[in-house]
Order: sequence, then C-alpha cells, then structure tokens
Amino acid sequence: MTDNATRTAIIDAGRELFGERGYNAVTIKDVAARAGFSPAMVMKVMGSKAELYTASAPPGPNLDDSGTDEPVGHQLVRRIVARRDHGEAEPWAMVSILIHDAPDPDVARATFRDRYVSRIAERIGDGTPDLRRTKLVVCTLLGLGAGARTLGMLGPDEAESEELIRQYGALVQGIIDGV
Amino acid sequence: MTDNATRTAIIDAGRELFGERGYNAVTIKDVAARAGFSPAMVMKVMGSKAELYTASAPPGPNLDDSGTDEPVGHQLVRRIVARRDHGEAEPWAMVSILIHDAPDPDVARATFRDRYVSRIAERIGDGTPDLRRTKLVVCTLLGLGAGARTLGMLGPDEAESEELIRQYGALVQGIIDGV
DNA sequence: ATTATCTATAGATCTATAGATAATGC
DNA sequence: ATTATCTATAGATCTATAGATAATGC
Repeated sequence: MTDNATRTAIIDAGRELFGERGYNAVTIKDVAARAGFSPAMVMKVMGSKAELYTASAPPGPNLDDSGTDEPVGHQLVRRIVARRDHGEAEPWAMVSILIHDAPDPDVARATFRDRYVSRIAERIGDGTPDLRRTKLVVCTLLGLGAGARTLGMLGPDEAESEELIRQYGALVQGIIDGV
Repeated sequence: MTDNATRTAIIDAGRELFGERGYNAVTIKDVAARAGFSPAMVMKVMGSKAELYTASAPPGPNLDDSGTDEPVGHQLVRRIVARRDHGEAEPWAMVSILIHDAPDPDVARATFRDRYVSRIAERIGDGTPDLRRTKLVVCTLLGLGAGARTLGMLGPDEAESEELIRQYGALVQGIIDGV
C-alpha cells in the first residue's frame, strides 16, 4: 500500500488544479509537479487520471452561517461577491465546466447535483418533496457565478459589492420566501 | 482563393460541433467529417483550429418577439424551456463552456459578453449606462441554462413547462421591471 | 525483503504541413 | 495553368506501463 500522505497530497493538488481549469486542461504532469512527485507516482497511486478526478471532486459549497442575522439569500450571494472581490476561484462558476469536461459527465452531473442541491435544501430549509425552491436558488447562484466570473460581467469596478448583494440577494431571498 | 461554399460548409459544421461540445472535445477530423471534406482541407481553408473556432462563434440569442403579448422575462424563459422540452442544445448552457475551453478565453469572453449583453439590453429596453438590469437578466438566464441542462435539474419530468415559465419568468421580469 | 519513487518509453491522438492528384477554366 | 482537394506523415503532447533504484523495516 502506498503512503497515505502521498495520496492526500496528490488528491489535494488534483482538487486545486481541476477546480481551476477543469479536467482536460490539467495533465498528470501538472498534478505531479504541484504535489511534488513524478507523473508515474501519481498514476501508480491513483490508477488513472479519471480515478484521480473522481477522488478530487470538490466538497460542495461551504454554508456555515456563523453569527449573522442576514437573510440566507443575501448570505449566499455575499460569499460569491466576496470571492470576486478577493480574486479567488469561484466554485459556482466551475460546476458547469467540471461536469462538461469530466471523463464521465453523467457521473459528475449526478455527484454535483446531489451535493449542491442537498446542501442548499438543508440551508434554506426546503422540505418540499420536489425541492423546487432549492433548484431555483441553485440556478440563480450558478448564474451569478457564471455571469460575474466566466463572462466577466459585474466586475468589482462596475458593480459595488453591497449594492450587488442587496439586489441579487433580494432576488434569491425572494425564491426562498416563495415568490 | 478557396471555394466560398466549402468555407461556409466548414464553418457551419464547426459551429454545430463546437456549440455542442466546446473547443477541445471537437477535432479537425470531426469538423471535416461533418462538412464532408478531409482534415487537410479544413486546415487549408481555415488556417488553424483556433481561427476556425473564431469564425464559428455562435450568433447569440435569438430574441425575435413575433406576435405575443407575454412579458419579455417570460418570453426569454419560454425559449429555454422549449429547447429543454424538445431536447435541443441550449446556448445559454454552453456559454461558460465555450469561453473556458476557448484557445483564447479573454477574446471569447469579450465576444460573448458584447453579443449577449447588447442584445438583451436592446430587447428589454435597458437604457442605463451601466446596464445593470441587463447583466442581472443575463445571469439568471445563464443560471437556468446551466441548472436545467448541464446539471440536469428541472427536467421535463420534474418541472412542468408552464409552471416553470411562470415562476422563473416572473423572477426575470422582476429584474426588468426594477425589483 | 518490502515499500516508495523514479526514469524511460510505448502507444495513442491530435494539429499542421508537404507534396501529389484531380477538376476546372482559358 | 490554376484551383480544389486528398494522402501521407512529421512533430508535439499526453496517459499509462515496465522496469530500475533508493529508502525503510525487520
């Protein structure tokens, strides 16, 4: 059996790189370099690039609501705007790319759907069987991620943070409150 | 000079294939096969794969409003839902993928932004200098495309068409009307 | 002895190009 | 003669594997 620390380092490197660039744009060589091993080591430990990808799937959105009385809709938007302001990678913008680019898109789709939908449902307290409101909220957040980051609309220069949070947050909160 | 019909056939094939699969997943061989020529012919006529891609950029959303008194927001959503119901490709879902996968993402981003933003601005009659409402509308439509098609939420089985148009359409129309 | 890791490379795939051949116009 | 198109292939890149070497534990 291979070293567990090695395995973890490789998966962490994979998660970072895949999460920024998708599947095909990242090579085994890239992951190996970031993890500090040879490409052969990555292959030996993970078996194949596809298995590395599966093991490197992102954990889903962080929805910790520590000490704020802000409505959930605004909180969700605030996180996205904060990442924009700090130039950090935007998971909501990468979801589509990670699914489309995956070695098995059907599997990736199901993984993301389950992860994102269930977490948001729990967060907004959606108890309906069809989770309609949750799905609509996920759509609007995917849209904000794609629009603000992938398309580069609503940059920090053109859309002031608090104003954007207020406006788009109200939209998301409207869905949560049942339109 | 090469035959113009040949060039058109190649670009049409490119537009179809890139529009379904993005840049990297489509090979010159694929485009050549669909257009009915050899790969070498495609290269000779277009120069490079990147130039073919640029020439194959999709035209942007069709926003023809022939004879309906439905609000614009609902119309925009209706088109997306109709494509879902007919199993057609969804341009709004491909935008992110086409940008991310492009040989020059910055150029692709600017192209898409200009095309989509200006058309929607015109359609919804947004005359404000920052086009804030337009950008928010684009976000929500990108989100619906990604959510319904790339993530496979809101399939025809789980979200009835008219109900979805009513609900998400109202959301989009709310932005147009100024929240 | 066994485990961890590396070097070297086979085999597949893809873009791009060189050079040959077929079709067309004068 | 020129234009349109093809065959063949060079060169680059990538995953995956085979086999060698270095480190570790007994």
